[in-house]
Amino acid sequence: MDDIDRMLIGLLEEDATRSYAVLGKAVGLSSGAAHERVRKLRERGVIRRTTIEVDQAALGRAVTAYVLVDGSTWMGDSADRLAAIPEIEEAHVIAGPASVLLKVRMAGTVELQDVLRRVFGVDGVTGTRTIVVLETLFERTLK
Amino acid sequence: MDDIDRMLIGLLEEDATRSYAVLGKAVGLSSGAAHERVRKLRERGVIRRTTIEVDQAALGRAVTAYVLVDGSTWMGDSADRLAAIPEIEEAHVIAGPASVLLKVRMAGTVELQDVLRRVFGVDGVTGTRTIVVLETLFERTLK
DNA sequence: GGTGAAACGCCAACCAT
DNA sequence: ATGGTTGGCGTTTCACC
Repeated sequence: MDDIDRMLIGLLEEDATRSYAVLGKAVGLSSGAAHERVRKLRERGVIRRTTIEVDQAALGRAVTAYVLVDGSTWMGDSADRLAAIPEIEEAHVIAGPASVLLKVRMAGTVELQDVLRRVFGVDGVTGTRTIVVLETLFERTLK
Repeated sequence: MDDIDRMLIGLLEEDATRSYAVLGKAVGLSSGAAHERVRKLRERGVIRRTTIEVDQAALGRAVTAYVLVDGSTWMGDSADRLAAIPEIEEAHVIAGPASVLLKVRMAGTVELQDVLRRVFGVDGVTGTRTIVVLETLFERTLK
């Protein structure tokens, strides 16, 4: 993992359709060498996969919210139950004012209410506090 | 935006390296037609870009935290000042117990302290409450 | 909008340096 | 790690439907 690897990752985060010829030129290597480095980054799991970034609002998910979940038991074991709720995009065990923090996305506030109902249905959940996002200033990939 | 478009988006989220021939076969279209649909989805901004998913821990960002920021003024105007802090991955204006919610990632708790210092340096910031992530149960793309 | 085929360009694999 | 070469596949475009 040197600076060239980091440059390659940055370039691919910006645009994963770039050819190895272009990548190589950008970092001062041949296309073959660039290709080999990227292959190893994938192999080692540093690059997990190549994917697309989708405008969620265009898909009808206009509302984003964060939900602080309080639990009476260790909630780490409830990961599967939470994962079964499709509107949950992220779930983290946290240190602080709750047990788990969820990021959820759905069409509107009516659907948000329904998501909260399902979260309450997970074993051990004793309460939730919801933070509704009014405007996303930015969501980006780190350099 | 019909079901075929949604299927194409789902397939590309899973693996954006799939060929148009494969995509077409999966949704029951020719490769040319699949190509045309994806081109239009990009043109309309539904697909923002194709990118890679990176293991942040492998890049030395082992600690994730959420920071609730209190402000004395309308913080939406501070987006540029916040964006200048590279460790901030997301920034949202929220309804609830603070003005802004940040998602931050960095090497360790020492660096977290330094990020908080810089957040305090942004005009209008009167306080912060930090939620440290102990374990990420999942971070995924929505179906 | 979709089809099918043809032309082009890029990737992947090789090897000698 | 380079640079040249080759084969094969995917992308892109086109006339046609």
